[in-house]
Formats: sequence, C-alpha cells, structure tokens
Amino acid sequence: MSSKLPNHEIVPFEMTLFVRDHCLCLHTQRVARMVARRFDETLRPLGLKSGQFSLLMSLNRPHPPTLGSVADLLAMDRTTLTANLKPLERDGLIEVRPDERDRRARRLVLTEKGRALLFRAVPIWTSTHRDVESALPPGGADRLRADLNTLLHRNEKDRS
Amino acid sequence: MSSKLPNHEIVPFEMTLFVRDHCLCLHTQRVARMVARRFDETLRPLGLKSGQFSLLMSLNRPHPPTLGSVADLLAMDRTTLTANLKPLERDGLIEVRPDERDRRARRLVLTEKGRALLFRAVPIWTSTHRDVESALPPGGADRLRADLNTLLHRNEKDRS
DNA sequence: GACGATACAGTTGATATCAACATAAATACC
DNA sequence: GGTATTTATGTTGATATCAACTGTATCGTC
Repeated sequence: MSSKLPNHEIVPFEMTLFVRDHCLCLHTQRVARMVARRFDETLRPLGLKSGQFSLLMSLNRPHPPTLGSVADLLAMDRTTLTANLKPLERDGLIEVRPDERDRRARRLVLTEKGRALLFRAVPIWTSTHRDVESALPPGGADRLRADLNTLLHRNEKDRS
Repeated sequence: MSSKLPNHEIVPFEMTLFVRDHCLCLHTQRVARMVARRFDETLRPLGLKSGQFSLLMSLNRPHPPTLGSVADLLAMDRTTLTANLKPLERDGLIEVRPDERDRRARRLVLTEKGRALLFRAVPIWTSTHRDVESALPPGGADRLRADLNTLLHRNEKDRS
C-alpha cells in the first residue's frame, strides 16, 4: 500500500526524456526554426524572409503555376499560401492572374521586379546554404534530404 | 550577338530546380509542416496543437524550468515562447511564477490540469509517432534524428 | 441542358514566429 | 559601494500557419 496518492495520471519523467530525444515533430520543428532564422538573417538586406525566397524561387518557371500546385510543392496549406502572397503582391514582386481556361484557378506570376530581386538573392542562398550544410559530414546532406523526402512523401500518400 | 536582350539578372530554371532539390531550408520546412499537421490532427480531440504538446511535455520535470531554458531546448525565440504560453496559461494548463532567488527569471509550472491533459496526450503521441516513423526503413529514424541534431547543434555553436 | 459531385480558391479567427525596442535585475569591475 | 555590463524577460508589429466555412467554376452523368 503506497503512501503516494496520485500514481495515476502521471507522465513519468523518463517518458519526457524519451519524447525529447525521439519525437520527430519536435526535432524537425527545431531544425526548421533554426535554419529559417539563419536564412532570414542573411536575406534581411534584401527585405526577404526564408519562406518568401522559397516561394519566389518556386515561381521562377517557364509557365506560371497555379496556387494549388505551389501549395503542394511547398507542403503548405492553400490558405497559408494565399496569406503569404499578400506582402509579395503588395511589394510588386508577384502578380496573381486568373487562368484563361479555368476561371477557378489563379496563376502566380513572378514580375520583373521579383525576378531581379531573386537574382540578387541567389548568391546569398548559395553562401548561406553552404555554411548550413557544412555542419554535416560528406554525404550527410544527401542522406538527410533523402530521409526527409521519404518521410514527406510516404506520409502524404498515406492520407489519400 | 544574341537577339535576346535581358540575359543579365535572370535566374536560370536549372537553378530553380537545384534549389528545389537541395535547399535544406525548404526541405526541413516542408517536413516540419507535414509532421505538425499530422500531430495537430490526432491531438485535436484534446484541444492541443503539436507545438503545445511539445511545450507541455518539456515542462514535465521535477523542477520547473525557466522561460529561457525552455526556449533554448525548443530552439525557439524567447518572445515566441512568451506568446505560446498565453493560451496555455489562459486554459489553466500552466502557470508562470517568478523565481524566488532571481527576480528576473520566470519559472514555467505545469498545473495538475496540465499534467492530466498531458497524460491523455501521451498515447496519442505514441500512436501517431509510430505511424509517422513507419515511413522510414529500420534505422532510418535514428539516422534522421542524428543528422538533424548535428545540423542543429553545429549551427547553433557557430553563432557564438 | 439539368444536376449532383468535385475541384480551386477566398475569408475569418486562432495560434505561431521572430526582429526591434524596452524594462528590470543580477553581476563584474573598479 | 557605485557604475557599466550582462542577463532574463516583456511588448509591439509584421508575417506564417492552419481549420472551418463560403463562393464559384468545372466535370460527369443522365
């Protein structure tokens, strides 16, 4: 007969340590935050955030993509993308045009101003990415990307 | 003499493909978003988001940690943590108390209500995490965690 | 062509994220 | 013991994230 009453409804500290050391949600969030901050910092002179760079770069295509397809590429909710477009549109870096054939769809177009800014951002991306990636041993970055892609696509497919 | 005028200030499409396939910022963000959505979905019956679960779990310790130490653990800006505490405090899951010795510091305390909710969340975490992790081959999750930790800590140290 | 099902996107509300700035307390140095 | 520095945190403003709901257009079936 233990004298301690609330032995139920208690998460053992060992479980906390286990989650801290194993949770892929926590681990990916932490690294995503850190990497985003590093790119935010080096891109700041251009007035760009890391996510805005990724978005602008994804629009640098021969044919302007639809909103939905870009959201899929970025693994981002469509409504999040809609919100993220607003500051870029306000600053004249992109334009949102209705598709000519399908009047539901919106095409995301990189303007000349957007292209010029992206051009200036590329060397910053190259330099920052080299620094970030240099933390990993040779082959480590490729291995990490492969594991991340496996995790992403296998979990996306399971949802259908 | 090429007939195309603006050969300067143009990011080649090949560079876009290279960034799409190699950028660790994009890749970690995508996976972080996807994993967070999966945990958000399964934790929703408890009224918790994935980040709130990680935060509550990090407070399940013998001695209540300070705000700054938790921000470091989560690799999160301190002001972000301050903001994230508000809904949890409002719902009575945590309490913020001034440290007795150092009157600058704040101790984050998990309440009984918070502990009880965390207890109910643990089996959901276990189940969801097993599903997410099952996308990777045997040993893949450990390898991924190791690479993520290397990336995180080696880049954090470089900043000092 | 009518109609139900499906697909694409916008709006709103809540939370998450961080920089810049500001406040207050502890510490170090003289 | 007084002053400069460092440390721990809060506040504000801008952007990021997603669910729930809504509107509208296309498609498939008859």
